Amino acid sequence: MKIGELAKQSGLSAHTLRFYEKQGLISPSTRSESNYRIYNQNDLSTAKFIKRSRDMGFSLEEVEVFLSIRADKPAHICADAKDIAQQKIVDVELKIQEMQRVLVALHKLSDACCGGSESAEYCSIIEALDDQPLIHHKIYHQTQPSTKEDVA
Amino acid sequence: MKIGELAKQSGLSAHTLRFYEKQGLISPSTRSESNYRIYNQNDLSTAKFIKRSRDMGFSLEEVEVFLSIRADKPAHICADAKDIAQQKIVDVELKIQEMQRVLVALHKLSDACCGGSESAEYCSIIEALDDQPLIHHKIYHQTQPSTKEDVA
DNA sequence: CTTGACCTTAGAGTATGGTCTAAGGTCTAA
DNA sequence: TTAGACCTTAGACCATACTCTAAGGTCAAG
Repeated sequence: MKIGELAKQSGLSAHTLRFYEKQGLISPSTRSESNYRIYNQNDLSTAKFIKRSRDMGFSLEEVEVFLSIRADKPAHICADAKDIAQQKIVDVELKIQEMQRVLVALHKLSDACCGGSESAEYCSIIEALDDQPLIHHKIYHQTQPSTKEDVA
Repeated sequence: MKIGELAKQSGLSAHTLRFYEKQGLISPSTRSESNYRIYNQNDLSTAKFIKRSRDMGFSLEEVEVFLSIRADKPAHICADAKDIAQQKIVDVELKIQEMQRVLVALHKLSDACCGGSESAEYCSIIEALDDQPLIHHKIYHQTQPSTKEDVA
Protein backbone atom coordinates (compact mmCIF):
# COMPACT_ATOMS: atom_id res chain seq x y z
CA MET A 1 0.00 0.00 0.00
CA LYS A 2 1.39 3.40 -0.98
CA ILE A 3 1.13 6.53 1.12
CA GLY A 4 -2.08 7.76 -0.51
CA GLU A 5 -3.85 4.54 0.34
CA LEU A 6 -2.58 4.57 3.90
CA ALA A 7 -3.73 8.16 4.17
CA LYS A 8 -7.21 7.20 3.05
CA GLN A 9 -7.45 4.24 5.38
CA SER A 10 -5.97 5.92 8.42
CA GLY A 11 -7.63 9.28 8.17
CA LEU A 12 -4.30 11.08 8.17
CA SER A 13 -3.06 13.00 5.17
CA ALA A 14 -0.06 11.87 3.15
CA HIS A 15 1.65 15.08 4.17
CA THR A 16 1.01 14.34 7.81
CA LEU A 17 2.25 10.78 7.46
CA ARG A 18 5.52 12.03 6.01
CA PHE A 19 5.71 14.58 8.80
CA TYR A 20 5.16 11.88 11.40
CA GLU A 21 7.88 9.87 9.74
CA LYS A 22 10.27 12.81 10.13
CA GLN A 23 9.27 12.90 13.79
CA GLY A 24 10.07 9.23 14.11
CA LEU A 25 6.54 8.04 14.81
CA ILE A 26 5.91 5.80 11.84
CA SER A 27 7.87 4.61 8.86
CA PRO A 28 7.06 2.39 5.90
CA SER A 29 8.13 -1.22 6.21
CA THR A 30 9.75 -1.06 2.79
CA ARG A 31 10.32 1.06 -0.28
CA SER A 32 9.37 0.13 -3.82
CA GLU A 33 11.96 0.03 -6.60
CA SER A 34 10.95 3.54 -7.50
CA ASN A 35 11.49 4.62 -3.90
CA TYR A 36 7.81 4.87 -3.04
CA ARG A 37 6.91 4.25 0.58
CA ILE A 38 5.23 0.86 0.93
CA TYR A 39 3.11 0.19 4.01
CA ASN A 40 1.59 -3.01 5.32
CA GLN A 41 -1.33 -3.79 7.64
CA ASN A 42 0.89 -3.36 10.63
CA ASP A 43 1.75 0.14 9.52
CA LEU A 44 -1.94 0.82 9.08
CA SER A 45 -2.58 -0.25 12.66
CA THR A 46 0.15 2.04 13.82
CA ALA A 47 -1.21 4.95 11.80
CA LYS A 48 -4.65 4.41 13.27
CA PHE A 49 -3.14 4.11 16.74
CA ILE A 50 -1.48 7.47 16.30
CA LYS A 51 -4.65 9.04 14.96
CA ARG A 52 -6.70 7.76 17.87
CA SER A 53 -4.12 8.96 20.35
CA ARG A 54 -4.10 12.41 18.78
CA ASP A 55 -7.89 12.48 18.86
CA MET A 56 -7.69 11.80 22.58
CA GLY A 57 -5.65 14.95 22.97
CA PHE A 58 -2.23 13.40 23.39
CA SER A 59 0.73 15.31 22.01
CA LEU A 60 3.05 13.76 19.48
CA GLU A 61 5.60 13.39 22.25
CA GLU A 62 3.14 11.43 24.35
CA VAL A 63 2.12 9.36 21.37
CA GLU A 64 5.77 8.49 20.94
CA VAL A 65 5.85 7.06 24.43
CA PHE A 66 2.69 5.07 23.81
CA LEU A 67 4.22 3.73 20.63
CA SER A 68 7.33 2.61 22.44
CA ILE A 69 5.22 0.85 25.06
CA ARG A 70 3.18 -0.73 22.30
CA ALA A 71 6.32 -1.79 20.47
CA ASP A 72 7.68 -3.66 23.46
CA LYS A 73 4.93 -4.29 25.95
CA PRO A 74 6.77 -6.74 28.22
CA ALA A 75 9.44 -4.11 28.75
CA HIS A 76 6.91 -1.72 30.21
CA ILE A 77 4.42 -1.65 33.00
CA CYS A 78 0.87 -0.40 33.06
CA ALA A 79 1.89 2.57 35.14
CA ASP A 80 3.96 3.84 32.23
CA ALA A 81 0.84 4.28 30.17
CA LYS A 82 -1.54 5.23 32.94
CA ASP A 83 0.74 7.98 34.25
CA ILE A 84 0.55 9.71 30.90
CA ALA A 85 -3.22 9.36 30.75
CA GLN A 86 -3.63 10.62 34.31
CA GLN A 87 -1.41 13.61 33.68
CA LYS A 88 -3.39 14.39 30.55
CA ILE A 89 -6.58 14.26 32.58
CA VAL A 90 -5.16 16.73 35.05
CA ASP A 91 -4.04 19.00 32.22
CA VAL A 92 -7.43 18.91 30.55
CA GLU A 93 -9.25 19.49 33.82
CA LEU A 94 -7.11 22.52 34.56
CA LYS A 95 -7.69 23.89 31.10
CA ILE A 96 -11.42 23.41 31.43
CA GLN A 97 -11.41 25.19 34.77
CA GLU A 98 -9.47 28.10 33.33
CA MET A 99 -11.83 28.33 30.38
CA GLN A 100 -14.82 28.28 32.68
CA ARG A 101 -13.33 31.09 34.71
CA VAL A 102 -12.85 33.05 31.51
CA LEU A 103 -16.36 32.17 30.41
CA VAL A 104 -17.87 33.60 33.59
CA ALA A 105 -15.88 36.78 33.14
CA LEU A 106 -16.94 36.99 29.53
CA HIS A 107 -20.58 36.58 30.41
CA LYS A 108 -20.36 39.36 32.96
CA LEU A 109 -18.64 41.51 30.41
CA SER A 110 -21.13 40.79 27.69
CA ASP A 111 -24.29 40.85 29.78
CA ALA A 112 -23.56 44.36 30.97
CA CYS A 113 -23.63 45.65 27.43
CA CYS A 114 -26.84 46.47 25.63
CA GLY A 115 -25.30 45.41 22.35
CA GLY A 116 -27.58 47.68 20.43
CA SER A 117 -26.94 50.29 17.82
CA GLU A 118 -26.41 52.95 20.45
CA SER A 119 -23.17 54.85 20.25
CA ALA A 120 -20.37 53.10 22.08
CA GLU A 121 -19.73 56.30 23.99
CA TYR A 122 -20.58 54.59 27.25
CA CYS A 123 -20.20 50.97 26.17
CA SER A 124 -19.82 48.95 29.32
CA ILE A 125 -17.56 46.41 27.66
CA ILE A 126 -14.98 48.99 26.77
CA GLU A 127 -15.40 50.57 30.17
CA ALA A 128 -15.00 47.30 31.99
CA LEU A 129 -11.80 46.57 30.11
CA ASP A 130 -10.62 50.05 31.02
CA ASP A 131 -11.35 49.68 34.70
CA GLN A 132 -9.01 48.30 37.28
CA PRO A 133 -10.90 45.27 38.51
CA LEU A 134 -11.19 42.70 35.80
CA ILE A 135 -14.50 41.40 37.06
CA HIS A 136 -16.63 43.83 39.07
CA HIS A 137 -17.26 46.41 36.40
CA LYS A 138 -20.24 48.65 35.87
CA ILE A 139 -23.51 46.90 35.27
CA TYR A 140 -25.34 49.74 33.62
CA HIS A 141 -25.05 51.18 30.23
CA GLN A 142 -24.60 54.75 31.32
CA THR A 143 -21.47 55.54 33.25
CA GLN A 144 -18.77 58.14 33.35
CA PRO A 145 -16.59 58.24 30.30
CA SER A 146 -13.18 56.88 31.18
CA THR A 147 -10.95 59.49 32.73
CA LYS A 148 -8.67 60.26 29.88
CA GLU A 149 -7.92 63.74 31.17
CA ASP A 150 -4.97 62.73 33.29
CA VAL A 151 -2.79 62.32 30.27
CA ALA A 152 0.55 64.09 30.17
CA MET B 1 7.99 56.84 31.90
CA LYS B 2 10.32 54.50 30.01
CA ILE B 3 9.41 51.05 28.81
CA GLY B 4 10.68 49.27 31.93
CA GLU B 5 8.45 51.33 34.14
CA LEU B 6 5.44 50.81 31.89
CA ALA B 7 6.19 47.12 31.93
CA LYS B 8 6.18 47.06 35.71
CA GLN B 9 2.99 49.06 36.01
CA SER B 10 1.08 47.26 33.29
CA GLY B 11 2.13 43.72 34.02
CA LEU B 12 3.40 43.26 30.48
CA SER B 13 7.08 42.72 29.73
CA ALA B 14 9.14 45.30 27.88
CA HIS B 15 9.65 42.72 25.16
CA THR B 16 5.94 42.23 24.85
CA LEU B 17 5.28 45.95 24.75
CA ARG B 18 7.71 46.34 21.87
CA PHE B 19 6.07 43.39 20.18
CA TYR B 20 2.64 44.96 20.61
CA GLU B 21 4.02 48.14 19.14
CA LYS B 22 5.15 46.23 16.06
CA GLN B 23 1.62 44.84 15.84
CA GLY B 24 0.22 48.34 15.99
CA LEU B 25 -1.55 47.99 19.34
CA ILE B 26 0.28 50.57 21.41
CA SER B 27 3.00 53.12 20.80
CA PRO B 28 4.79 55.58 23.06
CA SER B 29 3.50 59.13 22.93
CA THR B 30 7.03 60.42 22.40
CA ARG B 31 10.67 59.49 22.26
CA SER B 32 13.42 60.93 24.43
CA GLU B 33 16.47 62.65 22.92
CA SER B 34 18.29 59.36 23.16
CA ASN B 35 15.45 57.66 21.30
CA TYR B 36 14.02 55.92 24.36
CA ARG B 37 10.30 55.23 24.27
CA ILE B 38 8.48 57.62 26.61
CA TYR B 39 5.00 56.71 27.79
CA ASN B 40 2.39 58.74 29.63
CA GLN B 41 -0.59 57.83 31.82
CA ASN B 42 -2.73 57.43 28.78
CA ASP B 43 -0.36 54.84 27.41
CA LEU B 44 -0.45 53.08 30.74
CA SER B 45 -4.24 52.88 30.54
CA THR B 46 -3.96 51.45 27.09
CA ALA B 47 -1.39 48.90 28.17
CA LYS B 48 -3.62 47.80 31.03
CA PHE B 49 -6.59 47.69 28.70
CA ILE B 50 -4.70 45.35 26.41
CA LYS B 51 -3.57 43.19 29.31
CA ARG B 52 -7.08 42.87 30.66
CA SER B 53 -8.43 42.04 27.24
CA ARG B 54 -5.80 39.35 26.78
CA ASP B 55 -6.61 37.95 30.21
CA MET B 56 -10.21 37.65 29.10
CA GLY B 57 -9.07 35.42 26.28
CA PHE B 58 -9.30 37.88 23.41
CA SER B 59 -6.78 37.55 20.63
CA LEU B 60 -4.52 40.42 19.63
CA GLU B 61 -6.68 40.88 16.58
CA GLU B 62 -9.78 41.25 18.73
CA VAL B 63 -7.96 43.55 21.10
CA GLU B 64 -7.13 45.70 18.10
CA VAL B 65 -10.82 46.09 17.36
CA PHE B 66 -11.56 46.95 20.99
CA LEU B 67 -8.81 49.53 20.88
CA SER B 68 -10.23 51.14 17.79
CA ILE B 69 -13.66 51.30 19.40
CA ARG B 70 -12.08 52.75 22.52
CA ALA B 71 -10.15 55.28 20.47
CA ASP B 72 -13.26 56.64 18.82
CA LYS B 73 -16.31 55.59 20.75
CA PRO B 74 -18.87 57.82 19.02
CA ALA B 75 -17.92 56.25 15.73
CA HIS B 76 -18.93 52.83 17.00
CA ILE B 77 -21.98 51.17 18.43
CA CYS B 78 -22.29 48.81 21.36
CA ALA B 79 -22.98 45.94 19.02
CA ASP B 80 -19.46 46.28 17.63
CA ALA B 81 -18.03 45.35 21.00
CA LYS B 82 -20.73 42.95 22.10
CA ASP B 83 -20.53 40.92 18.91
CA ILE B 84 -16.90 40.17 19.62
CA ALA B 85 -17.63 39.23 23.21
CA GLN B 86 -20.54 37.02 22.19
CA GLN B 87 -18.50 35.27 19.55
CA LYS B 88 -15.75 34.68 22.08
CA ILE B 89 -18.29 33.18 24.46
CA VAL B 90 -19.42 30.79 21.75
CA ASP B 91 -15.81 29.88 20.97
CA VAL B 92 -14.98 29.22 24.59
CA GLU B 93 -18.14 27.21 25.14
CA LEU B 94 -17.35 25.03 22.16
CA LYS B 95 -13.81 24.51 23.35
CA ILE B 96 -15.03 23.56 26.80
CA GLN B 97 -17.46 21.07 25.31
CA GLU B 98 -14.74 19.52 23.20
CA MET B 99 -12.43 19.27 26.18
CA GLN B 100 -15.15 17.68 28.25
CA ARG B 101 -15.74 15.13 25.51
CA VAL B 102 -12.02 14.39 25.52
CA LEU B 103 -12.00 14.25 29.30
CA VAL B 104 -14.73 11.61 29.36
CA ALA B 105 -12.83 9.55 26.83
CA LEU B 106 -9.64 9.96 28.83
CA HIS B 107 -11.33 8.83 32.01
CA LYS B 108 -12.66 5.74 30.32
CA LEU B 109 -9.22 5.07 28.92
CA SER B 110 -7.48 5.58 32.21
CA ASP B 111 -10.01 3.89 34.47
CA ALA B 112 -9.74 0.67 32.53
CA CYS B 113 -6.05 0.41 33.30
CA CYS B 114 -4.75 -0.95 36.57
CA GLY B 115 -1.81 1.40 36.41
CA GLY B 116 0.28 -0.93 38.48
CA SER B 117 3.71 -2.38 37.98
CA GLU B 118 2.29 -5.29 36.02
CA SER B 119 3.78 -5.82 32.59
CA ALA B 120 2.05 -3.78 29.94
CA GLU B 121 1.52 -6.95 27.96
CA TYR B 122 -2.23 -6.56 28.20
CA CYS B 123 -2.40 -2.88 29.12
CA SER B 124 -5.90 -1.75 28.37
CA ILE B 125 -4.80 1.76 27.47
CA ILE B 126 -2.59 0.55 24.67
CA GLU B 127 -5.26 -1.92 23.64
CA ALA B 128 -7.96 0.69 23.60
CA LEU B 129 -5.86 2.95 21.40
CA ASP B 130 -5.28 -0.01 19.12
CA ASP B 131 -8.92 -0.88 18.79
CA GLN B 132 -11.29 0.48 16.26
CA PRO B 133 -13.84 2.28 18.37
CA LEU B 134 -12.27 5.22 20.13
CA ILE B 135 -14.50 4.91 23.14
CA HIS B 136 -15.93 1.46 23.87
CA HIS B 137 -12.74 -0.39 24.56
CA LYS B 138 -12.08 -3.30 26.87
CA ILE B 139 -12.80 -2.67 30.51
CA TYR B 140 -10.68 -5.41 31.94
CA HIS B 141 -7.04 -5.74 32.33
CA GLN B 142 -6.73 -9.11 30.69
CA THR B 143 -7.60 -9.26 27.05
CA GLN B 144 -6.28 -10.73 23.86
CA PRO B 145 -2.99 -9.30 22.74
CA SER B 146 -3.56 -7.16 19.69
CA THR B 147 -3.61 -9.18 16.52
CA LYS B 148 -0.24 -8.35 15.09
CA GLU B 149 -0.11 -11.58 13.13
CA ASP B 150 -1.80 -10.23 10.03
CA VAL B 151 1.25 -8.29 9.05
CA ALA B 152 2.62 -8.67 5.55
C1' DC C 1 35.78 56.88 34.55
C1' DT C 2 33.75 52.80 35.15
C1' DT C 3 30.09 49.69 36.35
C1' DG C 4 25.62 48.21 35.87
C1' DA C 5 21.00 48.96 34.80
C1' DC C 6 18.48 50.35 31.26
C1' DC C 7 17.49 51.35 26.53
C1' DT C 8 17.82 50.65 21.06
C1' DT C 9 17.29 47.70 16.60
C1' DA C 10 16.54 43.87 13.40
C1' DG C 11 15.86 39.56 13.26
C1' DA C 12 16.01 34.74 14.86
C1' DG C 13 14.02 31.25 17.83
C1' DT C 14 10.30 28.82 20.59
C1' DA C 15 6.26 25.87 20.88
C1' DT C 16 2.85 22.87 18.38
C1' DG C 17 1.39 20.42 14.52
C1' DG C 18 0.94 20.51 10.57
C1' DT C 19 0.44 22.31 5.43
C1' DC C 20 2.21 23.47 1.20
C1' DT C 21 5.52 24.32 -2.68
C1' DA C 22 8.81 23.52 -6.25
C1' DA C 23 10.86 20.66 -9.21
C1' DG C 24 10.96 16.52 -10.57
C1' DG C 25 10.28 11.09 -11.10
C1' DT C 26 6.76 6.97 -11.78
C1' DC C 27 2.97 4.54 -13.33
C1' DT C 28 -1.31 3.35 -15.62
C1' DA C 29 -4.83 3.63 -18.88
C1' DA C 30 -6.54 5.21 -23.24
C1' DT D 1 2.83 8.19 -26.28
C1' DT D 2 0.84 11.15 -23.50
C1' DA D 3 -2.26 12.89 -19.93
C1' DG D 4 -3.16 12.66 -15.30
C1' DA D 5 -2.75 10.71 -10.93
C1' DC D 6 0.47 9.51 -7.89
C1' DC D 7 4.96 9.58 -5.72
C1' DT D 8 9.78 11.80 -4.18
C1' DT D 9 12.72 15.48 -1.57
C1' DA D 10 14.15 19.53 1.09
C1' DG D 11 12.65 23.19 2.86
C1' DA D 12 9.53 27.18 3.35
C1' DC D 13 5.31 28.70 5.41
C1' DC D 14 1.04 29.02 8.51
C1' DA D 15 -1.07 30.46 13.00
C1' DT D 16 -0.43 32.54 17.66
C1' DA D 17 1.94 35.11 20.85
C1' DC D 18 5.54 35.86 22.36
C1' DT D 19 10.74 35.48 23.87
C1' DC D 20 15.27 36.09 23.23
C1' DT D 21 19.79 37.45 21.09
C1' DA D 22 23.43 40.24 19.39
C1' DA D 23 25.60 44.30 19.20
C1' DG D 24 25.49 48.42 20.63
C1' DG D 25 23.95 53.25 22.84
C1' DT D 26 22.51 55.97 27.36
C1' DC D 27 22.60 57.31 31.90
C1' DA D 28 23.08 57.77 36.93
C1' DA D 29 25.71 56.52 40.88
C1' DG D 30 30.02 55.80 43.14
